Amino acid sequence: MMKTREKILEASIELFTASGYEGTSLGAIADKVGIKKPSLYAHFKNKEAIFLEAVEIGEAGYHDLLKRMINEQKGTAAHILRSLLEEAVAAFEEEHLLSQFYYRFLFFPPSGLEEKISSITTQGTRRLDALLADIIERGQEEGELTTELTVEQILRSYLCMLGGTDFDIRYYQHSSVDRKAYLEMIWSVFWRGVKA
Amino acid sequence: MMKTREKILEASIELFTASGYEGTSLGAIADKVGIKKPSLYAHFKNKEAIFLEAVEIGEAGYHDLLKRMINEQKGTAAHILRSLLEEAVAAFEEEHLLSQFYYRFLFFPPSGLEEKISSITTQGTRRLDALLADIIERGQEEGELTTELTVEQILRSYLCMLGGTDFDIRYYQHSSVDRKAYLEMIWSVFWRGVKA
DNA sequence: GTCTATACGGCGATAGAC
DNA sequence: GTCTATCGCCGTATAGAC
Repeated sequence: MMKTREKILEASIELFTASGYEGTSLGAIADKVGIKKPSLYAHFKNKEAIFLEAVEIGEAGYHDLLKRMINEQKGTAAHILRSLLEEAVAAFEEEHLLSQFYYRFLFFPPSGLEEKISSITTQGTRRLDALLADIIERGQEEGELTTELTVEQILRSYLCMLGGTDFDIRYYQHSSVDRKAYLEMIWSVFWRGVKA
Repeated sequence: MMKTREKILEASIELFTASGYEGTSLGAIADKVGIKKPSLYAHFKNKEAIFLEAVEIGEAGYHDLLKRMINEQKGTAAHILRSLLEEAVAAFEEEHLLSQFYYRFLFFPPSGLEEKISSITTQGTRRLDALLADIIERGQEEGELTTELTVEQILRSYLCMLGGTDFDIRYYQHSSVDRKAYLEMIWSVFWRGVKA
């Protein structure tokens, strides 16, 4: 059985993701949890405290998901980068709650909470960059990736491709573009750009 | 002298961009315009009507900006694509109101208005794709761009790079990454991938 | 077209009983 | 820890004078 406090946070993440900070009322959160509005105050000081703790949990979950994905990949650097792209995009589509929550409040934080949010999110990013940089470096050493480019060039391009793909998939979500074909197109150009 | 109606829309775009739909009150809009709250109802039926007309104006402005940029570029396809990337990113940074407004409500529309918004925004996208496809096709005919890739492959990769760059620049906005150096890194990998 | 006055509901938040 | 009751405020929206 889940504790009320956790249920509040879970419900909050869903509602904040769907309707934003100002668009989500404490009444809606209480309804979703199955308690009355004032009971929320037994667990949190106020709405802002609920939100900020939800952001912490969302941030940790998002970065853990990516970290686990990176560490699960086996094989050549090329294969790792290729399947990571595929899995990350698939995860963002299926388990899209986390990434939606994460990006919503990273890019469009509620007025007044900008700094508190960015201080939570900036921590996790660098660790992931370091993991990927290792993979790229190994790919260069083993002769799969060109050494005419620096590790940072390849890393930034890869991250740009990841971000752009996520971006485009949201953008074209109501269009006819097939995800598998789309990824193949994007990857083939990237791979021509970085292969040895 | 600007008409009140236009001033309302201009103020609305700024406030909606900064604080979202639910986070922007009619009182705040009226204050910014310099009138009293009930006077808004002489020009618009309700808040939703103000917002939807703001979205129409924002969409048109955003796509016009991009279209004008594309048409202004001269020279080889490579040069056009390169400087378009640079200009688009610069415009998104300086004149970032339009792109922020556009993406905020494309990706995170207020509850209940999802379909109305997407029906406004989907129109303009295809025209821009067609303009870029022409440039890419010409680049292939003139031997600058590889013919081992299809026009669509190159187009999607280019758009992914644009989207990813915009994404990353917001993402790393508080970090130390220099924009010029960043664009050079991204472009060099893309160019290796698509050159003949 | 703009104003003052006001209606009405929902909001975040608190008091206090159980 | 949860509830009922309630507070004060601010939200959208309307009525009606000028």
